[in-house]
Amino acid sequence: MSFKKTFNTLFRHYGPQDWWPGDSPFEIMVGAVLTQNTAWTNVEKAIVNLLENEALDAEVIVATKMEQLALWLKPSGYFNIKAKRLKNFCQWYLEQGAYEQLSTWPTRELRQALLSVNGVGPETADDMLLYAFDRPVFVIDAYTRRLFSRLGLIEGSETYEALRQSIESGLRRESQRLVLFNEYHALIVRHAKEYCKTTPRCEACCLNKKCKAFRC
DNA sequence: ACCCAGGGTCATA
DNA sequence: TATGACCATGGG
Repeated sequence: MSFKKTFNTLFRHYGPQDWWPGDSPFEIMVGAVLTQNTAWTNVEKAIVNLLENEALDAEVIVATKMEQLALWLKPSGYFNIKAKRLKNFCQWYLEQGAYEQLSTWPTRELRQALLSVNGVGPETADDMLLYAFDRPVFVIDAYTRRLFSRLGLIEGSETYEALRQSIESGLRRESQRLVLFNEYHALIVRHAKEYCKTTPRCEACCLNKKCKAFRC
């Protein structure tokens, strides 16, 4: 079993996922903040609220009062904290010259800069790098950690950065790493949504050969 | 009535 | 560096 074989199994089973669900890089970045520890169905409702109020825009968000923004974000949970994080992020985003400027930065520096924004942690930053900026970084979320540790590919308690290095180097020989990383994270989330609804009680939910139909 | 979700920050030891 | 509290809605 390897990271690559696991990917092949998932891809064979589910096919291309066409991620991230969002129509623009900015929408993807907003979604990345809003989905922190939150079900995507709730995030969608918040994004619809922003769209209906013509507020899916960095300048509008910065100009919007905290109470108003929190009201729109309400369905996504943690709405007070997310209102702060979103305004904070948008402020920084505009200061740096928005997407046009940021997209010219080298990946390493862009990542460091994203991480320096309050409210943007490692996974949120990597979501943005991979799905909004098309950079080949491997995103690690709770599902990824759970799946790989059940498969015995990782120990499970590694730091985010250690895991990322280990997984990315495990796939170093792959051409098309951007496409691979894009699909891989999406496939893991798809698999989790489809078969892991009862986790963490479902101990056998994995890609083991014994687990033929991807069942728990 | 619980459990959990595509995390991150901050205070403490 | 490593835990723990906290944030909060909506679906199962």
